[in-house]
Amino acid sequence: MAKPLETRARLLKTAADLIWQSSYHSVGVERICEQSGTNKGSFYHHFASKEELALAAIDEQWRELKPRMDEIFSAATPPLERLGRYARESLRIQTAKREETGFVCGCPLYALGSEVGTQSPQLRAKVAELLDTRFRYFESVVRDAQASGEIDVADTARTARVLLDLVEGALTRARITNELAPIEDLEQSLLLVVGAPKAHRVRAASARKSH
Amino acid sequence: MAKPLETRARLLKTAADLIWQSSYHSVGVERICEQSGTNKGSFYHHFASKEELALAAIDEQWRELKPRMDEIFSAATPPLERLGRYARESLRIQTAKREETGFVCGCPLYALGSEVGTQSPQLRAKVAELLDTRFRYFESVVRDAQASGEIDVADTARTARVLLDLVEGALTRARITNELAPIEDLEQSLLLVVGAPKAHRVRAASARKSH
DNA sequence: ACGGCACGTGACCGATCGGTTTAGCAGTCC
DNA sequence: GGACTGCTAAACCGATCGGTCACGTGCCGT
Repeated sequence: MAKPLETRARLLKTAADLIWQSSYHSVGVERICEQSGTNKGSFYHHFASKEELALAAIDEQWRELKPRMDEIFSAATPPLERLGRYARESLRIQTAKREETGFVCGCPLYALGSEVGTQSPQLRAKVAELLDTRFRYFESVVRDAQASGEIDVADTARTARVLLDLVEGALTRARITNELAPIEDLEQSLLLVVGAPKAHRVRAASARKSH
Repeated sequence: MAKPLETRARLLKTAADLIWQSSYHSVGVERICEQSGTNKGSFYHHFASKEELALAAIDEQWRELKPRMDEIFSAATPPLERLGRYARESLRIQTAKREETGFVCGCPLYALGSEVGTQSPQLRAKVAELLDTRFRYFESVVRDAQASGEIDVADTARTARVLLDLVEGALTRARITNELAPIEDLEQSLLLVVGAPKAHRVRAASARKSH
């Protein structure tokens, strides 16, 4: 008999992976079970429904990502550099996922939320909640950059919203076109939006190339 | 016996509507048929598969939308005003759809493309093609605005990309949160990105309120 | 040593999936 | 009037869907 928590963790990981790379409705409980080496009975011992599994899976996915986000958006890092790090980390993640699956998969939250938004209030609420958490990272970046004089924007909240919308729009476009280009462009695009001085933009670009 | 072309058209319209407001996988052929008052046999007389129906449906949806897009993005309209008109038309469409369904449904192309992108090469290609068409409207807006001196950007193509990514990101967020706010903010956000003079932004805002 | 309980197993359920088949109806050309 | 064509009607297909159930199995406290 496998360790109890191992089974649950395996199901969460497998579900998050499969749903991310295909979609919620096109991946059945059956397939999640066989891919993770579990029996259906065991599945329904740990989760009351497929929906509850998905809820737990994206929660767990965020729990795993959070430390990296905290580091990338560390207050010890200059605000605009945080954006660059975030863009590069996104590219890293997407590249890795593509190597594993053959597909650029975009943002798992947006893909799931967009698919089930009108059908599962619970999943929609959970996705919205996690997106709001993500928004706060961008909010603090813009506020810090404004306070330090690196940028000059009229409305920090709106600017942060624009940044996140842009990120998610680009990630989704990457998924739809199955191309990394939108994510490769992300750093420059983010800096363009906050109106960073041209010198900073060029510096960031050449720094990336020399890596 | 119903008119032959009417049946096909009814199926296309119903499919586009249902898939938009729920999702591709959660809408069955059965439901599309009963909702449009068609029999399954008739369905498979007109379409070889559900996938082919979806392909034809988004094509038809675009065929219907195109005249409005051409008018909104008319070269006779000042470039930045085109963005405003586009944002307001988007809000109008989303508001109408919400009244009909109770949900903010976002962009049908992005919702569909994001869902089936990794599973149906044909649908993904078609969505990507239509998105590229949409991109060209924004490209010409930015170029025209740059030529007339209304804005000053370093890279018109990138700026146009950012605008469209922002639009789609906001529309998808509207779908996920089931709120119109992201779309209500769209006009101001677009103008913020192209760095329109503050006077223009304020003018646009007050003009909208007074309507 | 034993009873309870957490967990795993795999057969099974009705419903629905996308898709097929056969028959029949309405018009139309000969 | 009969053959042909375009279309619709409705029963039907195997597969798969999310979910259930009865039953083992092994670990635990007592």
